[in-house]
Amino acid sequence: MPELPEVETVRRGLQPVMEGAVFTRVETRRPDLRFPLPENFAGSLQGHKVESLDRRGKYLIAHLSSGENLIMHLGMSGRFTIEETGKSRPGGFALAQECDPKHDHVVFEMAGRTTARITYNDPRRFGFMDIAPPDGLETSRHFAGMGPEPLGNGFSAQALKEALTGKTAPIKAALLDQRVVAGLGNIYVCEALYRAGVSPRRKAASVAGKRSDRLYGEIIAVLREAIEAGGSSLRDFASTDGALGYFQHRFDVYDREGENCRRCDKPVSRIVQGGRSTFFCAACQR
DNA sequence: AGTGTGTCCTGTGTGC
DNA sequence: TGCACACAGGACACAC
Repeated sequence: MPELPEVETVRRGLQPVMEGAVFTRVETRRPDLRFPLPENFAGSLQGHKVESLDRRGKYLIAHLSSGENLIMHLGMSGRFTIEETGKSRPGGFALAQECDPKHDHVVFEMAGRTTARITYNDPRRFGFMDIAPPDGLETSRHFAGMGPEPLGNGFSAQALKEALTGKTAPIKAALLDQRVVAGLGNIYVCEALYRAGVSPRRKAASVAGKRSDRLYGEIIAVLREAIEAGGSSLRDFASTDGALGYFQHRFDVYDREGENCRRCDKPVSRIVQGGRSTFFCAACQR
């Protein structure tokens, strides 16, 4: 579930307690998530400061004062919960988290302007964490070959067109490919294709000219809108459950099989592509 | 090289 | 009520 907008929302939630703060204690409650945690994971973090917390695609990256980089991926069920331990009463993002200690896998205790306990919870354990050496980010297996940030300078209608050239795979599969563009997942690919009026079954290379221009615009737009929605949900976290990772969002086609298309009123279809559900309107996506 | 499929993992929902 | 099973899906390994 966490795609670029959700990960960006999580980043913005963690930033105030992580940036400028030092890892005072790191607890790993199991040796692995999706992959084994790196050797000396806790030791690589403890005593070091987070200089900045960035995002690349669906990854969070904490740049450490040691020069190393903490890489975090939420998989599909990963969440962070923040408790501001320095306050007598919970505030900020602190919260009545729904208690699920069974899946609390990693705990960061941070000391900065305030002290906080950040807990990583991940029932399905599809998430993972890794440490990349100084100057080893771009060449790490996670980022080598990754496509441009959709909301960054490297992505444009022209760049999209070039990435799709020659591809015989369906446009749906091409957009899920992180080498084409970073950060899109099943939900936002479905939504962007719907908004652009492009059939998910169309061969990627056939999405050219006006179609790819429109698709480019809708990818950007749907991500921006979702980030904005995440931002507003962040402001409500103090009064809700405090878990960073998900927010309510209204989708046009995703998970709306059989419901009416908001454009033409025909029922939304679901097909399976590459083992994944694709939701779309067969009437208005061509 | 590009494309497609299976795997990981476990909570949730559905049908018998 | 209880059980079996499909499903969710990001990244990756592997086959063709």
